[in-house]
Amino acid sequence: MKDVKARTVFVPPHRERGAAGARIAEAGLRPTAQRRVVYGVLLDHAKEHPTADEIFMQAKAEKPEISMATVYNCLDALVKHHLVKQVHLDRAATRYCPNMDEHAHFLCELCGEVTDFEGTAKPRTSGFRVPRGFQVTQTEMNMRGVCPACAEQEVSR
Amino acid sequence: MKDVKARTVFVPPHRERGAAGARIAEAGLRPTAQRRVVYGVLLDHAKEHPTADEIFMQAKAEKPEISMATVYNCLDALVKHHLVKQVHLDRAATRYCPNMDEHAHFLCELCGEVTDFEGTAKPRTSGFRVPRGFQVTQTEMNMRGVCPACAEQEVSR
DNA sequence: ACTGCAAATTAGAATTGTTCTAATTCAGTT
DNA sequence: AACTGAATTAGAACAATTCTAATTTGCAGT
Repeated sequence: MKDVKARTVFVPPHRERGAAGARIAEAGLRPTAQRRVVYGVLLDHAKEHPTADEIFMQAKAEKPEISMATVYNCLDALVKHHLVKQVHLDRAATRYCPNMDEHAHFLCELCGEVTDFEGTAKPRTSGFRVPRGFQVTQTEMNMRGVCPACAEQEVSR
Repeated sequence: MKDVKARTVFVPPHRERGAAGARIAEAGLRPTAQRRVVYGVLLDHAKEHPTADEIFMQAKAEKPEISMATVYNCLDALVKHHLVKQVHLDRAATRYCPNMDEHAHFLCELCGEVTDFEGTAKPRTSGFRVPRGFQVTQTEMNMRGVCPACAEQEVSR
């Protein structure tokens, strides 16, 4: 074990984004530094369903030269290759979600928090009639209402 | 039958928007001229799921003084009173839909056409687990893929 | 390692969609 | 007819996204 160049030196995770890079390559995309950072940020903040702008700020902290256009380009590439979902909850900015398991999004109309609901949204099983000839490739289920925390506050007012 | 002032003269539908006005009033909103026009336009073009801008242009043809701000105000009021649904299919402008029956929206990724799919999206029956404590007031189901017309063109290429 | 080329990235401008502001008008009372 | 809060207006402001043209990068083939 001597004389081997230290090829596997410790690199802080945010300098590396190995997992993100591997997944990007698997999906058939060139795993560029920017794409790794963008996807990595998204994986780190999956619960928050960040907007393009929020992702940009995080990515910038890690790679200061990155530009907004690149963030959009990367996100679009990731979406096209099914690594990321766009979530459209209201008229505000689009949010992004790296959880590709079947799930619904819930928006609390009072506090604005977004929560994932588990479940299957297979069009045919979800109570919707898909007419003959339509090829459904993606499904998005969004709900709105009041989350438990806000519901409680409402009562005590 | 003589001497009765002609109270029920013929008025072209776009001057009247009676049906729209009645529904607006029923919903507990002041049925102003602008709201009647906006809702009327939407009812006339339900299939097209028009954007705020498209509604504005139609409304303007009927009532030239109307402003964009009013179109947005009216749409927001109609949405809040459950006469109209917002539809968020992609990053482009929000679309509006006066069909309040349970249904899903399908966006063809090739031609951009929006189609309604019938069905029920009752959260509990649609395969999603709504955690205890969440109050769901609205549900939106969006699908994307290829419509029959575009699928056919694809084949012949 | 070196070259060439397509793909990706950049900064910043441009465009589009939506919201805000302050002044005016309107609808429904009193 | 006057009052009052709600609705409407034009246009400016703001935010989100896309475009453009110049540069850099990643990778395939020497």
